[in-house]
Amino acid sequence: MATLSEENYLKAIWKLAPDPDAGVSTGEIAAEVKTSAASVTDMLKKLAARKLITYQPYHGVSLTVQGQRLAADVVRRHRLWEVFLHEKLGFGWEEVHDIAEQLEHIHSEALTDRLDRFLGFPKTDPHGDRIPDKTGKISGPSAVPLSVFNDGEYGIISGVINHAPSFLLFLEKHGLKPGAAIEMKERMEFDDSMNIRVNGKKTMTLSRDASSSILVIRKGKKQNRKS
Amino acid sequence: MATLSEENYLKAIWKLAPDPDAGVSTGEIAAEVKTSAASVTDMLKKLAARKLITYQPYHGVSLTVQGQRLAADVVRRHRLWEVFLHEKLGFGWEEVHDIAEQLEHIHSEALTDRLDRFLGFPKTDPHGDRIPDKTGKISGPSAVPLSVFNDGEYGIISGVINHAPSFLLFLEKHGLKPGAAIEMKERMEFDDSMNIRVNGKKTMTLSRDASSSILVIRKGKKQNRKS
DNA sequence: TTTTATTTTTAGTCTCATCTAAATATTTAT
DNA sequence: ATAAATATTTAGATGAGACTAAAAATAAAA
Repeated sequence: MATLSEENYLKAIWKLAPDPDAGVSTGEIAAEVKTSAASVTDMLKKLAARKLITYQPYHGVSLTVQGQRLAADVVRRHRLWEVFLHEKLGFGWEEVHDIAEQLEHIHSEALTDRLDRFLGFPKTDPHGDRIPDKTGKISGPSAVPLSVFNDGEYGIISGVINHAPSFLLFLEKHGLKPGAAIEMKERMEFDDSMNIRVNGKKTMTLSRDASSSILVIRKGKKQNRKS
Repeated sequence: MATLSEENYLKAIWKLAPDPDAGVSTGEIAAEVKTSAASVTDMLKKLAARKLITYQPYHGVSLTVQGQRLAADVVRRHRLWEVFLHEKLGFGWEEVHDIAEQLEHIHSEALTDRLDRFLGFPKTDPHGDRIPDKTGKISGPSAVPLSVFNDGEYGIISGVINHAPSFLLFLEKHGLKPGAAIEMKERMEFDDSMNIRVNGKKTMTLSRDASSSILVIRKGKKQNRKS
């Protein structure tokens, strides 16, 4: 059984590169877990000794199948608890992350399974992130950042990348939640901001930073009447 | 904020002597947290430095008001989670303890409060133990071990002292759960076992060990018809 | 292709919570 | 009341996990 710290490192690596092949650098991990590069090196050695990652000094790491499994378990627990906090206890979606950060380290397979059932086997958490199943697999349609949309494209918000509470409150205020329909009207060349229509109603402007933090499932492209 | 270990020690002291006056010995604590007496001494010094206990070397410790508060918080969280696990997730009352042992260390006042509300502000956990309120206070009628009952006395089971799963399963099997009505028919002098009637129906025999682990709220004494 | 800059690793400390063995206090028994 | 038994505390060590400062390796720039 992995310690709390080990789990946090595994989760960080998973987040940076869920696939067992892609490599992640020491620095990226340090930034993700908010610690020094030296501490990361220490931990990487330990995880490598436990065969949870493959580690080539100076050339980054990647998860082994076993490490991937453990990391996905942590993420699964995290997201299930987020659903619980939001749906059952009524927490706002910007509040659930920090508490789930603690709950994700509770070790009890029976608890995770029963929680999953109690929640009705949810597919995504309140932010739209997909919940790995018992085997660590993630299913469902994959999403792209809204920032890649071309003029006239439309789709459904499936999640967000940036989980900062202030950003989430901004989204909340404008109805930009998972499930909302988005139509990308027009992109401004000079600053990459875009005009969008939300749920067929109000239109608004999103900065490049905002649009690249919103994940959307492509649904098609509205024909331009002028063409 | 107390660490996980500190919380476990505070909880242990609370369990052995909830009142701030009564003293608890190093050895008792060592047995309760399953560690060596030397380790206990180390921790007692730390807790004393933090003014959570008053510690007189060689003469035991007691909780300060502040320590009592923290300990009661841990117990409150533990018992609320037990209710959640039993009532919402369907765990058996003999399974909930170990999981709650982990959940009790989640720090979030908002979470505890909302959980409390979600559960309908329960007064007791599945074992019948009373749940401290937000201020650390415990209310409700106090109970005595069934073993002190005299012939003809009757009462209501309110909880158990021994939480061993095997004992809980034994109680479960005989309907000896919190809320059950018990009448003590007759005590056997030679081994302190007793014959009891459960919920006005079946009668059975309890050993001294069993009857002293069952807590009962006194309701009165049935008049002996022969007298 | 050297030099410079950046990233990563090593070396040496620190705190927390634990341990064992030895020393000291306290309690119990003779 | 003194000796024996028991309980508690001190001393010294260990393993996690983190840190800073210095050394080494890699990447970028001239």
